Amino acid sequence: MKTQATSLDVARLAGVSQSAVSRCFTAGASVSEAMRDKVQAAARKLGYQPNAHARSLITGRSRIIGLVLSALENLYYPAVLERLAKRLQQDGYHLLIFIGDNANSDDLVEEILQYNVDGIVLGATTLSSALAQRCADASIPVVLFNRIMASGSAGAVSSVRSDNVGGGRDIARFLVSGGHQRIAYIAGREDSSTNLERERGFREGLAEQGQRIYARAIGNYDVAQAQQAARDLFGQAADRPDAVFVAGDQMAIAVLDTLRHELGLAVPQDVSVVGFDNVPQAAWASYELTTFEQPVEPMVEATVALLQGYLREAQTPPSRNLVVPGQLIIRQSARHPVSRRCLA
Amino acid sequence: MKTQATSLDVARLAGVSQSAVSRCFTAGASVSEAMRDKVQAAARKLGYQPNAHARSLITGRSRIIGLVLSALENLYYPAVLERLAKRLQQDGYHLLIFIGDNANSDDLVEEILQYNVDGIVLGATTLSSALAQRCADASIPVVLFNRIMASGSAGAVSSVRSDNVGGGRDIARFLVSGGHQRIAYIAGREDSSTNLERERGFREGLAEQGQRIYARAIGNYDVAQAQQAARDLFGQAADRPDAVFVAGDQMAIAVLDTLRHELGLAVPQDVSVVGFDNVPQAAWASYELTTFEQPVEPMVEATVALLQGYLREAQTPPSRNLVVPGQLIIRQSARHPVSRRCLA
DNA sequence: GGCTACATTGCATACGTATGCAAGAAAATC
DNA sequence: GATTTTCTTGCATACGTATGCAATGTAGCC
Repeated sequence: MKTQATSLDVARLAGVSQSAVSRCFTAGASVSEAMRDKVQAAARKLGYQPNAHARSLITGRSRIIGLVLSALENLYYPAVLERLAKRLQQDGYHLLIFIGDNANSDDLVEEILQYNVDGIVLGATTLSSALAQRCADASIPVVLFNRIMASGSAGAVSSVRSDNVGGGRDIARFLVSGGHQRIAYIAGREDSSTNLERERGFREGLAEQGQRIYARAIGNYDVAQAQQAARDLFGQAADRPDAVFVAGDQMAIAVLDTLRHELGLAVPQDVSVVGFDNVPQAAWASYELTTFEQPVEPMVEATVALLQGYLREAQTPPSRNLVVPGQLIIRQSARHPVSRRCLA
Repeated sequence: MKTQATSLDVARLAGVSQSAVSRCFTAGASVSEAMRDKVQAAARKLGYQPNAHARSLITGRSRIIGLVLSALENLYYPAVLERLAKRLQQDGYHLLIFIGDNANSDDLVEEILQYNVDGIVLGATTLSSALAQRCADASIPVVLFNRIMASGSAGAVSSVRSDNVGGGRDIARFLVSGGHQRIAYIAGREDSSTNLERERGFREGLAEQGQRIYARAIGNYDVAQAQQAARDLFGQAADRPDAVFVAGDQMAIAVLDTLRHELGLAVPQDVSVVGFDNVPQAAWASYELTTFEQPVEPMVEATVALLQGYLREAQTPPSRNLVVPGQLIIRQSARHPVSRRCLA
């Protein structure tokens, strides 16, 4: 069992100093052609790779970004994870994964700090302001993905989110212009910023058209609870809603299945269903779910831009809260507005 | 901008030596009660967390496991990622993510080696034997997840996979006993071990019942290609297959949608569809896909057990190839055997 | 009390790298 | 050709921690 070759081994083999070897593996260092060739030959022969931990120790940069996720069950996150990892990889960064329920997130961030990460992306949970301060002290940028800071944003906590308010409003307008009269809402987690914003926009959009939420139930972003909500709202034939906006696609798909296969309703003839997220499954032929898109690519780009901005600046830059615009993806799970229906 | 507190800062504040602080944060070290209290108080006051990189540098262990994935589009992997991360986290390990297409995997492993990982899980690709040797030299255990070594297994390369052969056989038996006469197969990637094994078991199962594959097309584990394969196989009414085994659930769902919504066929009345993986979506009411389960939990456990085994042993242990048993999950996308059909 | 055994602590060093500094070599300028 | 400038290289040190070793203190035992 030999151990990994070190820069000193390479130096000895090439007959140069250790610092020379180091310089050959550091971008922008001053090395002659001859030296570079000698060293690279020796390095190749020994299979040398610089030790990231030693490097991190001395540079203070780990080129690691911590990613906190609660559960990947939400179908929206695998795509985000993949894009983010791939994008960061291009710049030589990598993701270190932390899975947390919403309770232990503070402990997790403590753990993350051990790795001297260059940044933290929180996709799972919100952040206590005490810990936000800790991160700011250590100059570690934090980006909240699709959530915003609960209490006043201390420290360098930024956020990236989709246009939840605008999306809710667009959905309201779309449903009203489709001629719906009794529009229901199935909420996500009541305390989540996504749910609050989507519901707010939705209410605003309804109000501006002279309507209000006809019935409401809580799904907590959970499939089983969403199905129960569907039963509660649509279980009785009399005066049941003729449309429902479900706060997330995952729940919306479950609701759609429940309406069709359990309650025997036709979608969109009997009832229109609209979701939020535009997960890949929303496009599947069995669902054709009309939904508001949270564009993965731009949100990932925004996240990386925020992180990079922090990495460049020496000073702690101001925290920024970016809102990425999305658009309504009109498919077949909701009745189209009258003008369009003629074409369909 | 203060920097993170170090063990020396804690030592000074507590009026003890740096080694004492280190011992307080090392499990199994000899420390008195009084010392521990003093140090912990000081550490808490400074918000001290031991630096994982410095620790790794000296112990030779990073408590990081490298995970290589190609694309998370395969719906089976998010669950694996989550389980694996959560399970390793319990033992103080964390996952570092590498996304690779199947071409650059060797480069990626080189990158991984920089982090001095304690293990590598390859969920994306196979491994060149040269690199396997590299890993063995560095005593880094490699576990291939759901794939096996292409060329002779040099070094400490183990693998965990589901019972692909047995699954293929069970599916063949199930379809034959359901009275199907013209059974088709839609393959995954032709060179993947999963596809080879599943097809082999499937052929064996058919053969033992006196049948053979009636028609065959290639889906390459790709949704669009699987849909095209479905069109090719089922486009003409005359003598079209009455059942199809699709080598993966992701493709199977796409095929099912194509059959129903594009070709106007009824499933399972006109044609039975069986998949492989048991992804969460297979259970959705719109699909009710009969499929062979690759049990996530046991496969993750096996993976962790292999890694742990390596971590414990000083010697490089022999490489092992584990096969985790699964079972046929019978739902409604395929006609049931006659004896059961009466009950249905 | 004298001895041994054991627990606790500090000192010093090592892990593998990057980088400031000075020295030397090479090139450029006059 | 002399001098200045630029480029290249090696030396030495620092990053933050774990751990062998020796030294000290404490308890146990007769």
